[in-house]
Amino acid sequence: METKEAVTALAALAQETRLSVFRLLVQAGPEGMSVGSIGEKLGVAPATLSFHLKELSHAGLVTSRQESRFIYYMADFAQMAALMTFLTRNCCKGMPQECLAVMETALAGCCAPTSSQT
Amino acid sequence: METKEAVTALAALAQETRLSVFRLLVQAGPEGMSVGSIGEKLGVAPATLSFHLKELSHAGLVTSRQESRFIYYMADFAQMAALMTFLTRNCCKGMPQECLAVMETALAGCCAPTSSQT
DNA sequence: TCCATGTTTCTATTATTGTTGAATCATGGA
DNA sequence: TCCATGATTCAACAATAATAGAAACATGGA
Repeated sequence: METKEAVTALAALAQETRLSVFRLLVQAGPEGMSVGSIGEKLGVAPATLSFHLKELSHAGLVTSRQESRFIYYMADFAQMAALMTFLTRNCCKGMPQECLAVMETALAGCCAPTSSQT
Repeated sequence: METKEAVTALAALAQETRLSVFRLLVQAGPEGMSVGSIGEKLGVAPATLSFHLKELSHAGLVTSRQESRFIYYMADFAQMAALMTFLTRNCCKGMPQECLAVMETALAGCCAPTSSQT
C-alpha cells in the first residue's frame, strides 16, 4: 500500500457514519449485511448510505455481493490489515521494545482466546 | 477509545501532508523532529505545517516538547495502538481464523527481527 | 533591551465533502 | 408485462477543510 491508497482508506473511515458502517460489517463477519439492514440499524437514509458504501467500496474496505434483490456488503479484512501494516511500517527504528509492547496492546482486544468473546 | 475520538484520529491521518508528517515522526522515533526540519524535509510552508501539526496534536497522535527555540514533535504510539484496537474490536465474531491470519500479516512488516530493518 | 530566528495565529480564499428528495435502475413475483 | 421493493444516481445546497501571506508571539544571544 502506498500513501495515496492509505489516505483514501483513512478518509473513508474518518467519518462517523462510515466508521459505524464499517465496524458493523466487521462485526457481521463474512456474511455481511444488506443495505436495508444497515440503514435500519444505523438510521441512515438510503441515498446517504449508498453514498457512504460507495466511498468504503472505492477505498477497498468493503466488498459486495448480490443475492436476489438484496445487496450484501462485507468488510474486507485484508485491506484493513494492509492499512495497519502501512501505518506501522518502520515504526521500530528507535524503539523496538516500546513498539512491540504497543502492538501487543493493540491486538489484545482482538482475536482473544476463543472463550472470551463477549 | 470511542467513535468520535477514532474519527478525529482517522481524519487527522486522512490527509496526505499529515500522513507524511506522522509517518516521518513514527520513523524518527522518540526523539522527534523540530517543526523546521519537518517542513524542510517535506517541503511544506510553516503556516501550513503548523496547522497540520495542530490537527495531529488535537487528535492525540503526536506530542511535543520545547527545547531552546525549537519545538520537537514526536508520534504517540499508544494512541496509534488504541486506534488499531478500536478498528479491530469484535472483529472475530464470525471468522477467528481468518482474522488471526490477517493480523499476523498486518504485523509482519513491523517489529521484524532486529536484523531486517532496511 | 534589542535583534534574529523558530513557530503559531489570523484572515481570506478556494476546494472538497456530506446530505437528501426525486428520479432512475434492477430484480423477482403475480 | 406490470407492479412492488431494494438500491443507486442525480442535482442542489450547506458545511467543513486546506492553503498560505502577513502579522504576532516566544525564546535565547549580543
